[in-house]
Amino acid sequence: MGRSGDLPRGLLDRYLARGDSWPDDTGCPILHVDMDAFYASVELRKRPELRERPVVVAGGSTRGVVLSANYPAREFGVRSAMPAARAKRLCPRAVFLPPNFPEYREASEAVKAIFAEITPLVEPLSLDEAFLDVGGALRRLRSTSGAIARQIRGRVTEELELTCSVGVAPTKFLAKLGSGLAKPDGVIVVPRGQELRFLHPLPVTALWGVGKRTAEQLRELGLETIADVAATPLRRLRRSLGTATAEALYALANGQDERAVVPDAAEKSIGAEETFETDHHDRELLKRELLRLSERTAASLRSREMHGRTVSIKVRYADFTTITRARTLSVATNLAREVYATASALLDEQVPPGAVRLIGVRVEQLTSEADFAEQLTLGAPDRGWREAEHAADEARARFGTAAIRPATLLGGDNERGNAGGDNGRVDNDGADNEGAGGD
DNA sequence: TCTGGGGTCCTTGTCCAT
DNA sequence: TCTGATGGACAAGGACCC
Repeated sequence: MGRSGDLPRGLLDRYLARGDSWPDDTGCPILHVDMDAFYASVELRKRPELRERPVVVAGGSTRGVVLSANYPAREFGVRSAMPAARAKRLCPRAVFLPPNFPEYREASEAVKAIFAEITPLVEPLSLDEAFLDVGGALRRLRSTSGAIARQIRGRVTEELELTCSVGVAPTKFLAKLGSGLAKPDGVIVVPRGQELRFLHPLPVTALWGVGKRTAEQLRELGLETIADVAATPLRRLRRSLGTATAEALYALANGQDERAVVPDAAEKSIGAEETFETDHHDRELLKRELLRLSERTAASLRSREMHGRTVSIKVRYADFTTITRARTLSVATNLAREVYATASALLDEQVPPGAVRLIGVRVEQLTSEADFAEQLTLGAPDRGWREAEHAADEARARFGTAAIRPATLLGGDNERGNAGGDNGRVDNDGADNEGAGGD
């Protein structure tokens, strides 16, 4: 999570589980498991000779950011989400590696397989972290939450040569805080009954949902710690932060978090976006990029057997101002040509000219294949394009992603200077980047 | 310092139907 | 028929998460 560095470590010693000294874990069914420097650690399994050296996994383009850094690199101040160029200045000796998402996904699946042997109640948050509800497993395995945490960590280290940190707590929020504070390679148990004692000394930035802006607003109210937030009348918080944010933060600050661990939560949108190596004014080039992104997004929808009704585009200008424009279709789709037609019309009709650094396509209001079939029987026109694009999916699966592509995307020169171009690109094929996790 | 990419959720504003 | 209140759907944008 990357914010544990802000927190008063000394205060937390009493919650750290070490050797035989374990805090009371009765009534703590929630585990949050967070892999340590995940992407970098997966790379180091292949190249153990780099283990003592600073290693940074960063996006390939000149505008890339750090996705993961091992602990030797962090000693130089390198952090995830930092521009790679800055990381290079901070630590010129570091080994910079390009990301390999298929491999990270494979490692992530192996970790999840270990979780699945313990409990079916696993809620993955990203490739490198998940919540587990071990309430049922405690009875079945006649074990304790702490013992299960120890077992998971042992198996992850022995079987996968990776390390992870675990938070054990009565609620999701506290478990997540715990794993962040336990890093690297540790366990924190927040005993039931001690929630507020654990929580209240921490700074407001430790609250889920408090980023830079909200922290600033809280500071303007004179609130520095979670105890301050808990002691502030809800009315006052509502006036500054709005109803939803105020109520959520107030509840968390008072140790209230009723959220259950939910396996297999449905996705709400799917999309793809790309930042250019250099800014572009050329509308035709922007449209070709929209076509490529529409293809990726539609293929991603089809692979999940989903359709979406709202197509939105995102354009970020050179000065970083960002606009989004959306249009809702009468019938849901997962066809690239329909996604592209809508995206392209939005670009033509609603996006002012200017130097563009990023462009993206997203499809929202998702429905399952079954719901879509129902729409079709209610009279929506089926189109031969469905079969055509499904056939293209099969060809790509057999012969690679470059096997089938629209004629407008042929000819590599058009793609030069484009972060998503095929020249030298590690093709992650779709919505692959699962965030700067790797903490 | 100069900011990726894939997402979710919330607030605010507008349009439209009742 | 016109007007205002209300509420839902939708769109845009901001903030946040990993």
